[in-house]
Amino acid sequence: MKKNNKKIDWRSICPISSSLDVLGDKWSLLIIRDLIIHESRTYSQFLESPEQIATNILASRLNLLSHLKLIERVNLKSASRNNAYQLTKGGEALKPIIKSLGKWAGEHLSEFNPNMLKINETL
Amino acid sequence: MKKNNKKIDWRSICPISSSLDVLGDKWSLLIIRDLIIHESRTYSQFLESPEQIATNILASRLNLLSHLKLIERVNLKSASRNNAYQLTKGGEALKPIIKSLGKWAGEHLSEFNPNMLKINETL
DNA sequence: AATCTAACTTGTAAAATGCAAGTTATTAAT
DNA sequence: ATTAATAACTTGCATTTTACAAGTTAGATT
Repeated sequence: MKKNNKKIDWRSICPISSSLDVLGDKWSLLIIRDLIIHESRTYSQFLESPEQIATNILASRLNLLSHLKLIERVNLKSASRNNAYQLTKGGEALKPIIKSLGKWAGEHLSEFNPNMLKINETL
Repeated sequence: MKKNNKKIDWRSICPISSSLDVLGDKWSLLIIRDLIIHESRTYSQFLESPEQIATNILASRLNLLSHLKLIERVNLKSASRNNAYQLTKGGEALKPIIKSLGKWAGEHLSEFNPNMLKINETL
């Protein structure tokens, strides 16, 4: 039997806190970012991103994001090989938030990460 | 000599990734949230929030956020006792992003955290 | 001057992450 | 049809981060 370990620890009834209960880590929003930029991505394409996520972390995050219905397979019925992921409506709704985060970073973190690219408002 | 361990590991030149390099965890944005709601907070007031952050984590996050100039002491010159923290301009700039996150959670996570409060657009 | 307590720090256990290697099931090649 | 190649994971273990309890310190209060 496949392990489907998706019990989420909700720390409070606060929606901001709840958003961080699921997205508050260094990788989940980068997966969403890749799907914003590329529309769809396979497991091995995610591994090509410059931040170099570990394979086990990628697999567990893809699972969690799928369970939360923020991403889904392009081909809902077929096998996983060459079956890329894409954003659902819920995932798409994160687009403006992630773009704002990028804009914010360009405006307030370049002092600390001088190599960082500046982003325009439309990504 | 006080340990001032603030070397940040920038994983890439991507601004979205860079924002997560500093804010991508379960606690940093909750500290910002508390300062959005209350204007200013002392160390022990942060500990009263329902999510129950550990004291060592709180101290290290307050340090990092101060170093990044996202928060500062209300009294820049006086000692730390009863000297609350508040948002800087850079921290204030996160307000709309955090509000959007709360709104997003209310719309897309209530299925998974049924106790979660719905938030109105103006927090 | 003595006491109190807010603001931390420290030590250690538990959990999450990172890394290398291994497994499995499609797809492609012969 | 059989074999080979490889995408999509999984596993085991080392390292790092987080969590919890307890201790320390210096400025405020009595």
